Amino acid sequence: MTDIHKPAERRRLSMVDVAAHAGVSVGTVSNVLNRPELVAEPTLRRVRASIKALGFVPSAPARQLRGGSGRSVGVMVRDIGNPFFSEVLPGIETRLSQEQLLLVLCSSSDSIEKEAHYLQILEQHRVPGILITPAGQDISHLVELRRRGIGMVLLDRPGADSQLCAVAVDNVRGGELAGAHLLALGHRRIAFLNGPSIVRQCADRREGLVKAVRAAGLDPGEVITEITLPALTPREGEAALELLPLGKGGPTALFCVNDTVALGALRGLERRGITVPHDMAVMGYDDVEFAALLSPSLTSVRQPKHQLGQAAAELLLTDARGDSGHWHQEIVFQPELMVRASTGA
Amino acid sequence: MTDIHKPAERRRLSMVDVAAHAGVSVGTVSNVLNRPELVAEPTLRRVRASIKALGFVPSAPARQLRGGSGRSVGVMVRDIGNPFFSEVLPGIETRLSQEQLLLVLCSSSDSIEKEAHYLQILEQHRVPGILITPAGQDISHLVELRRRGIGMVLLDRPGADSQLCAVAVDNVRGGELAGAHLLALGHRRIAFLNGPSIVRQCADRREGLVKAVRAAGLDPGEVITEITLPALTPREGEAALELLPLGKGGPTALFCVNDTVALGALRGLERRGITVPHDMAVMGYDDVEFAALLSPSLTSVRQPKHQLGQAAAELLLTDARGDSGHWHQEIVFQPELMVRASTGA
DNA sequence: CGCTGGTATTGAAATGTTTCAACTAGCTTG
DNA sequence: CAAGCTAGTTGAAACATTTCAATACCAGCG
Repeated sequence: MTDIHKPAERRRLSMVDVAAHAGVSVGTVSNVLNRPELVAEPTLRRVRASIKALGFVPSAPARQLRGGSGRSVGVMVRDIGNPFFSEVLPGIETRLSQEQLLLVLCSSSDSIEKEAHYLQILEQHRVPGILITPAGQDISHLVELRRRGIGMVLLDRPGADSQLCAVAVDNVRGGELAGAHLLALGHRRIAFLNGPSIVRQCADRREGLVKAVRAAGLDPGEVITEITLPALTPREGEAALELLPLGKGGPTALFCVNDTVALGALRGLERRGITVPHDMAVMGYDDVEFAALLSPSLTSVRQPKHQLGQAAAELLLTDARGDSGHWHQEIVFQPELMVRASTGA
Repeated sequence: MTDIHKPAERRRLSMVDVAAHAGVSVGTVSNVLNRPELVAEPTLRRVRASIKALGFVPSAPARQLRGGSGRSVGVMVRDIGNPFFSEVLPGIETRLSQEQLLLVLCSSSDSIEKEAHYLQILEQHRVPGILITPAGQDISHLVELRRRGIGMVLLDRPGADSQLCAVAVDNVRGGELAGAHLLALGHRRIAFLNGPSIVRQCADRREGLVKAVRAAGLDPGEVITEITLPALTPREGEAALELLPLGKGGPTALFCVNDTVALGALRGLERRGITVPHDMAVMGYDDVEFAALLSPSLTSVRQPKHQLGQAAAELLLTDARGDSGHWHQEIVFQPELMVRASTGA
């Protein structure tokens, strides 16, 4: 037994080993890797052969130590499980992978502490930039990080006072589109299943809806019945129906702040034998992937999620590069109304 | 103009600066950070004060250079957009964040080249481990990486010949559950909308279905009509209906390999005026979040996605730690049948 | 007073790169 | 043939940490 010993703890290979194997100096190996045009053809071949033969893999940390900031950017979302983010992420990934950047995914789970902790680790890692949907209202800590040289772009939230770059969709306009659509169909009593108004997106969509009603020369107070849900889930969407007078004189249309909420509402209406869109028109928001596939298919307000992600990544790239001439840019996308069966196409 | 000059390119602070500020050596600063119990109380306070005052943030790359492998693990999925992965990811994230590990998200987009490229970068970054749903059949490159000291766990795929750790759900059993359910309801002509059989999951579910039919003493060749879809999307699911004899003598039940496919099938059936479940029973697989919310609600086979992610992360942790005594462990979860309206509850 | 043991701190080596000034060898040119 | 040029290569410093042997100081003890 005693003569069985572990295989000698092989030290990881470094450029020194490659240099020795190829009979050149480390500087040359580095040149082969980074500026091959400086190296003579035969040497180039020899060194590359050695790299292959030994299975050498350069160390990113060592590179970064010398070179400054690294090649992975942070992406902080509030909840990875949310389908909205899963549809935004591909856009981000696409753009980042083009730049050979790694995507470090952090989920704050809506906790300020967790967010702060992740931010700290990201700073330690010397990431060149961070893409974030902040958990809280206050973004001063983000401005501070930006000041310390980390690129920073707000995702799906307007950049308060243009202190930071931001990418968002115009939620007021989206609410307006939805409202105008329902009014054009003749609805005069609209129930609005909204989320808590501290959530910026909810407040904005509401504002848009009100605007549309006013533009039609009507009184928002009479037309809109707003119900505030504690959470934006199907369950809450269904439960909210309890609070509505569903018979004669009740609302003829339902605007849900979210497709997920709309899902629950649809289910609840079906249970009660209320047919959509005949007895009640229903609208959602976000146009998530399955919205078009429900029966009845759901009228919704589309957000260009893939583009949103791509634009955010793009903006982060320029912010992280620190090009002077670049200041707090804000990109606002326009939402698009998708009319489908649930409002009577 | 000429007297306006950039603020002197502030060099990032290092432990040297902190040491100078606190009047101690760098070694002591390092001790304060890593082994505070070795440092005398007053010194500790003084150094900590300096760190705070200067706003010093230690450099992860430098740490890693000295210390060996880093604190971020790679997670490679085939497609971030896939709702299946978005439901697995939270499980992974939860576990990793407990260990203070960063999650580096890579999407191979089903391209072997892109996967290889990402793997290369991850190796350069000296990640301690990688969680991966491989794009291709061949996993020898993964075994090789494992041999070079990178923890490796297969996600949602059995570890071929136990060469690697793996976490998966028993797809054969899942197919069997689905088949048995439909047979118990009296269906004797079942259409199976499957994906390409090179995809392991598809082949396994098929095997389960066949097994169930045999177990009922019937001939799979007669009972099952299999249609192979080029891609697992709603569009293809709907298109597949064209290939089925839908009238009298045609199948009375539809087993879709995927909820997404089932979605398309449901839509197609509705268009054709075929009512579910009366004229045709429909089943999906995965039990994604909205399956229960479709109308009719979709019978499906649930996979414990959150647990799957958590278990995978757990396994990766032990594999990466390189505890000897740990070899190619394989965790297989059991799927669960969720009976709903689409098969006539 | 010299030793021992213990605690707190230090200084320097080591980690794996990149970069750059300096050097060499081989040519061309006047 | 000396001087100058070019292309290719080298060696060492720098990057920010960790670790560890060495040192300094002090108290207690024989």
